[in-house]
Amino acid sequence: MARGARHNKRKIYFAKLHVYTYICVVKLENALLSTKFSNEAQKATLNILYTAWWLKSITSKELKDFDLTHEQYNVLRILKGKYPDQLCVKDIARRMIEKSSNVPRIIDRLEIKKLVKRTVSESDKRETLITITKSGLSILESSTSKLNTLHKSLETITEKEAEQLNNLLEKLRVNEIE
Amino acid sequence: MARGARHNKRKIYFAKLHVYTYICVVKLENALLSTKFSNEAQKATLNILYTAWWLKSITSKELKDFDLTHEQYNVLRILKGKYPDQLCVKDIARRMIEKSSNVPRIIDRLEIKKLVKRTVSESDKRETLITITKSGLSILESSTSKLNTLHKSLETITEKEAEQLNNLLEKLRVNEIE
DNA sequence: TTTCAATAGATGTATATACACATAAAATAA
DNA sequence: TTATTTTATGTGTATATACATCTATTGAAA
Repeated sequence: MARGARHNKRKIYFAKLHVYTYICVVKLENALLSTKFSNEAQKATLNILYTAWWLKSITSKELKDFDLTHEQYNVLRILKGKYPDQLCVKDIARRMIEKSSNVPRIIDRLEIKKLVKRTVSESDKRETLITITKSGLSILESSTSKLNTLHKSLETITEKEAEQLNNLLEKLRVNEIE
Repeated sequence: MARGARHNKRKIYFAKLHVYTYICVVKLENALLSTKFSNEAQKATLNILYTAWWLKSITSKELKDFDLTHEQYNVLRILKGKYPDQLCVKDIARRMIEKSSNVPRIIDRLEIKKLVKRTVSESDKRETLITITKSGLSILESSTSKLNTLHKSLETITEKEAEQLNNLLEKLRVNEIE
């Protein structure tokens, strides 16, 4: 049991299951209804996957108010990082969290909503340069402000613990490629 | 920089970018080509999302040999956990890592490949009971054995560190629902 | 018992992922 | 210069996610 146990009983909503219920959710055992983990490292991989899903789902819920998906938001954020410079599709792809994201198609959706603009690069006509529009910047600002509020509520770990968490994740990824 | 820095220069393959190249990948800064994190906690959320993507992608690569997706594997694993008992769709859904997974459709694909069987529950005709077939058990066994080898290479952190990682992730999720 | 709400699962739609392949342009080799 | 390879992007397909809605069944209330 150990730490965290006192936080276990909480009200949660299973979107897919259409049910609000008080159950134990914080411990991974409760989230997955399983106690069979071969070791702590294997449990950690499941814990990372589950936590990532959880982070994405609470973030997406906020972004819904702005008619943005998590990935569309990510592209806008990347574009703003270099604004007013433009970025080509490949440069955006390199900065995406999920490297296999299909950036041209995410750009399609953003372009329809007039949040970004495509232009062909003059120096290299293969490249498509993407510009975030005023409208894009504006929606990014308000959605970011909303997300910042959410992220504050996530500061349940200290700066030092977060640093430790970052180090552990990076240590886990040491064998990123053999 | 701190720890892990010595591991930074590695050969990696960007699936989408069709390119093998030696670059620094272990530190999140290098993976996302960004150094602008407002604090360690915010960096940790990105780090979790990126690590989850990385874990899924290396796992999926192994599962491809067995014509299984990460999610199909997960369903088979859940079914084996209760074997020879059957599980209904809702019970599988509750055990999924990603709670919004559309289980009936994952079952569809597994059924086509004859790895699972559907039967209507006698006691409650709304329920569909899922059984893993001999073929499903066999493919699960060989794929699990392949994944175990992969997971061994992931044991770059000690048991104690993994435990610490689990505790930090669970502490982060304390505000799982307000 | 009849009615109505809740539940289980299937299905439809939009978006995203994962990956193959097509096309055009640029870079390099012959 | 011409031919070949590489690069950048777009597109096609299968699967998955996120979420809404439909149907059948169950269970509970009137």
